[in-house]
Amino acid sequence: MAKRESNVDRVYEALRRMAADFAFKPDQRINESALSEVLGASRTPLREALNRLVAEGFLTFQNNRGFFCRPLTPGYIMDLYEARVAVECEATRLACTRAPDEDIAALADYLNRMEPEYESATAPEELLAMDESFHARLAQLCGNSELQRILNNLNGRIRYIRLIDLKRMRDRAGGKAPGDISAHRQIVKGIAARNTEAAVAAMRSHIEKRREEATEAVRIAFSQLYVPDE
Amino acid sequence: MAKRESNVDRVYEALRRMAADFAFKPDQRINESALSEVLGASRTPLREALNRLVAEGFLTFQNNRGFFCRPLTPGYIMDLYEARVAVECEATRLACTRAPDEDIAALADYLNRMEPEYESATAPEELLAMDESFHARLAQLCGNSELQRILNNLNGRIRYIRLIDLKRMRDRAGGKAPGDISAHRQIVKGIAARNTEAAVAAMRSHIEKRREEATEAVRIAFSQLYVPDE
DNA sequence: GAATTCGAAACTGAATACAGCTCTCAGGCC
DNA sequence: GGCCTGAGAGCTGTATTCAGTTTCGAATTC
Repeated sequence: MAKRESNVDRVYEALRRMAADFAFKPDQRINESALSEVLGASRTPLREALNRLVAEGFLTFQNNRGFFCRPLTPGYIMDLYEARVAVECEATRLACTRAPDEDIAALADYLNRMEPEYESATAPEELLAMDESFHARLAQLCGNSELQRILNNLNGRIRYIRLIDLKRMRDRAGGKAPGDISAHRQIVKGIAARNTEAAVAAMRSHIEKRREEATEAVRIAFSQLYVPDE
Repeated sequence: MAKRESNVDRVYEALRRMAADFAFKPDQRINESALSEVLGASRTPLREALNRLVAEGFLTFQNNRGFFCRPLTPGYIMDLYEARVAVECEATRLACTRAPDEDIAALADYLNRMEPEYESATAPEELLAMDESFHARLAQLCGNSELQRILNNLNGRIRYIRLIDLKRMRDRAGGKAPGDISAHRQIVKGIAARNTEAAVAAMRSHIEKRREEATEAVRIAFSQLYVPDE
């Protein structure tokens, strides 16, 4: 019955994606029976996966009332962006201090190789994937798996809003989403020069620029989530 | 059957405490049936609680092999301390920027009121509780609930080692554990003066001072955990 | 004596069953 | 009309059950 890849893991992955994409509307109550049918598993593994997601902040839980989607408010999103600043700036600082030269060079290389894709990509999903990938690699540089873990969690919860933000930028710029590759370059440059203050400042301003748009992005998110269709 | 206070919550709290105190030895496999009897609940709610703790990093999980206690290594503890630096320094920075004067004053007040207790306390457990309480209050000042959440999680996982560190300091100082109250005062002073750089620097050095002893503390932890009996 | 294989015991994985709580809505009351 | 009430349906909480996997030791072989 139990296979190599557990049912809970499969259910968990599916649910994490659904929660990240707000397939459940903010504050929506989650019906376990219905969901277990959709996912093709019984309530027992489903509830185990739901409990993990509660611990990760994707869902909330009320006794005898069950699981709910996390709320979506500007304040919540701002908090997530600020937490990202905390984690990524410290990761940058640590990378400046102790990342091996060759790993830094590899990251710079990665940026160079990705540039064509970055410049040609139009789909916000692609851009976001590349952006997240860069930030994840940078976090790897610092060699601290806790910071990586926290960042991964924050990114999952903020992804939906970042996607909206990218779409918004694309629409404003007239069909072309602006890659942040120059900002990324500046950060890597700072790290390569072991110039901690410069690298951290670049990272901070890079993230905070997006944070300022959180309120507007949440407004758009709501209109997308609750407009009847399309 | 289901009461006001759920069984899962009760089991979860008990397990969190056990995991924090390394009632399970590092890497030890956890027997669900035995544990469910000890805790007076069936395996279903137990597993739900265990899953939460996996998501929080207190335990690990392997398919078809069950739950294990998290490992305990110097590197892991250093990572936790570094993550604390990230979170608490940013919390300090935000507090400097936007905490209301009266809240800062309240924290300073709290420090004054606690001073006698701080000076007279000898039990490391008490000292640690007061120290954690101060840091939690400071994190509240920044008004970011994500940073508070992350800090709470990190503190839970690092507590055991911090306790050992305090005991070690007490033993060295000859029966009296040194309160860090002066360091705390300096941080609050920086915040009250809205001197961001000073406050953050004070916080950073306050935490990093402890981090440097992590390796030694882990060594002691191991000897305590594996010595036959006291 | 060491390595290997096989089988039983112990354990985990997941479905099911049912008890108890919550929510809804019809009906009665003010 | 608005508000309370209570029964019923639906949902959650948890124990139990059994299938499938891992583990461990004894018997066997080299």
